[in-house]
Amino acid sequence: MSSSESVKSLTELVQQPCPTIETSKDGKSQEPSEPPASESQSTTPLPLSGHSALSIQELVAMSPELDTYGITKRVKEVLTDNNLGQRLFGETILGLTQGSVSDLLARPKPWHKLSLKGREPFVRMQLWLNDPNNVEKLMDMKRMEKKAYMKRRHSSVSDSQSCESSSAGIDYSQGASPQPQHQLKKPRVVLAPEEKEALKRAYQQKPYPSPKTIEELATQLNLKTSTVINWFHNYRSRIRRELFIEEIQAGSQSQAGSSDSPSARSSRAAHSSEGDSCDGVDAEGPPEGKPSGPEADEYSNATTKSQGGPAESAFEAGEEALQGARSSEKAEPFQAESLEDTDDEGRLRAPRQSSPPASQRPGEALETLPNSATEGDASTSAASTSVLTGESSYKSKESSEKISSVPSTSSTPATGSQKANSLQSLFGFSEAASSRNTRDSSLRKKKAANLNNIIHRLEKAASREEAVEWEF
DNA sequence: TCAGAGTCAATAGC
DNA sequence: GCTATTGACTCTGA
Repeated sequence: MSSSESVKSLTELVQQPCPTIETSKDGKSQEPSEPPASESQSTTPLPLSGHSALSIQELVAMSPELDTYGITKRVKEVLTDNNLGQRLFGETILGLTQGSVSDLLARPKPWHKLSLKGREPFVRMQLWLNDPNNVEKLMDMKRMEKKAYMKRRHSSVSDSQSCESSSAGIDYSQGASPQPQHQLKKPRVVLAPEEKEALKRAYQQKPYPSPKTIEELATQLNLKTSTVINWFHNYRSRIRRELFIEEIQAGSQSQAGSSDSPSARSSRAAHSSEGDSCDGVDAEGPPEGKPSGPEADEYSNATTKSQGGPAESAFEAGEEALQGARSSEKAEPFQAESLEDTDDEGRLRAPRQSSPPASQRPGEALETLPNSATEGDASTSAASTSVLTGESSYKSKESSEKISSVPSTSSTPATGSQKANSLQSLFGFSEAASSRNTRDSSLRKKKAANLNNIIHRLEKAASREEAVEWEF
């Protein structure tokens, strides 16, 4: 009961969009159109002051699996249909900036991949979508913003006109507050295409470069090491996201007709041949990690249809890297330390390397192999090859998480059936998929167990630097 | 300490 | 003016 109440209150809160802006309509103050500068930091635009903030967190924690792709799709439609901007929506409903909203809408991560914090915007979106009046309210706000803007504009024009006579006024106003900040601000680094290419090539060689490699890269490209580090972080993370979305899209296409419901997706994920295929989460991995087998097709679907974004090059990278690593070419200066260097810090161990972006833990990396491993020698050896070569067999964490994605749905703190029901009705969620997936997941667990064994041995071998013996 | 997740905010492109 | 991209940053967990 408490949950449904909190849900209600939340919904209500969401329904009365942004107090800040509402207040702004009265006092044509600066707030409405000034948000970017000052608002962004402390604002949680959504009327989440005090206890209500807790409510949404509770709600997020308790919420069943949401169809992030479906939600964003609908939000996009609504925004487009009503000519509402991402900025307004983001700042008033989600408490995010335009760029973040754009990113979220364009590349929603699957629910089970999201942290609690990451789920929050989706819960907000869902709540917002639940009440059609919210659209109207947002449109009202837009109108008011416009009015306020016009008012201010007029007033500022007249002000400046009056002040123009006294030039000092202008100078002071400019130098007043914004100036000092500008001086402190670092200019944004914009990497040249060649630099990006070089970094991508380096990434192909080593998605997790050692500090030494980073140094070299930075030197060669004349960049700061922090820039190189950031680039790798960002690239890995974005590659991953690209793959998430491709996975989802591929899934929804193959599910033709069936909605984008979470259940549909999670069942897809649970079906070994398909689900794991998506584990192509790792951009580069698949090419090596899954040379054959049913997933290959899907993987290729996902990869080949990449629209030339960073993911694409990463995919190509995977293939190249595989070949490149085998021939241990030294084309790139920074390739020199290639694989051995993986261990040079004692951090970048082979298993991780083998499943770069997606997998953090060695075990996870190989858990994804279940399919391939049980499907045939070729794939098994391919997997080990990828480990040996230190190349990215990207499929990894993704699949293992998918395996757990079903339980994870229910593993959310939401345990009380009443809560669950109310939430389900709130979110329009169906858990039918869960039961459907259990059989598959048990099979997969067996496979995973098998692989864990292999992984364990691999890790041992890795620690003893007996890579050569990694073939099983 | 490192990597991932999430986000901001500058900027490019339409 | 809007959206997409992306370098940088903060926070968190291992």
